[in-house]
Amino acid sequence: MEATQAHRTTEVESTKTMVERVEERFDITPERLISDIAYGTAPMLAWMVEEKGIEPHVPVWDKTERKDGTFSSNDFHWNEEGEEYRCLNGKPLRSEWRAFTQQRSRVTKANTIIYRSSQADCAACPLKAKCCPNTPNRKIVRSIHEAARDVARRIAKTPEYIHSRCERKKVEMLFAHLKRIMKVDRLRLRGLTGATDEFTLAATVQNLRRMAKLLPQGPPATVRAETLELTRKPEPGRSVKPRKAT
DNA sequence: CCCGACCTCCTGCCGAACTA
DNA sequence: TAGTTCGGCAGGAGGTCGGG
Repeated sequence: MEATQAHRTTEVESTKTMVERVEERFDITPERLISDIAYGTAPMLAWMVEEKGIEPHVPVWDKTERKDGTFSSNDFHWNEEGEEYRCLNGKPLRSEWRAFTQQRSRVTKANTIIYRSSQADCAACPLKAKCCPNTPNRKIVRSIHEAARDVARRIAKTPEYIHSRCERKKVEMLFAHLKRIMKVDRLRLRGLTGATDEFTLAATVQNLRRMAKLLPQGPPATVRAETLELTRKPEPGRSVKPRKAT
């Protein structure tokens, strides 16, 4: 468990901390990681797939689908060997149309590579109105982590992914239980260290509770009754009578 | 429950850079 | 010098999350 500020990017980053800490302390690396779409960003997926070899059972943060009836970038075919897209009319979208005298990396500040069709190809194309009605040519911005996004897209179509979604619910229920039943919806201790301490204690209690459930038999009834009275707060103005455990 | 803040991805625009 | 490509950026879409 890792406490962070209520800030999404920080929360997502803390996953790396937790995975690496477990790796370091127990020499265990997860085979797959199940989470919501907040973790489906390109850099996070790249970290899972390329750096850690973890299967991302995560929905991809993807907005390639167009709603105005024009072709989405999914309609373009990616040619890995040629490092180019091909449009539905068979024309290429390249990142390098010119041989620059000074070599360029082609990677933008946003860690993307821009692929464009030729203006001349588009001008003569019968599909232009369905492809790039508002611009002289078509542009596709491809993340440098697109390969990792493709891995997540492939996994999202498998039955294993559906199974993972169900398993995720079980984990989420523990947090829901912490918040609702154990009333850990607000922290008493201030600061990140306070939050860490409070959560560690809450998680310990929750684990002990689950361990107790796994015991074949509960402790003797008399002990349980005494424990009950020790932990019970007397109501004001009422005497507490010992109660028999059932 | 609704609203605003914040985040990522994507599109379209525009000036800079480059070539013929 | 004109035409084309390149890269950055603003802003929209759509999602999550916290606070009132």
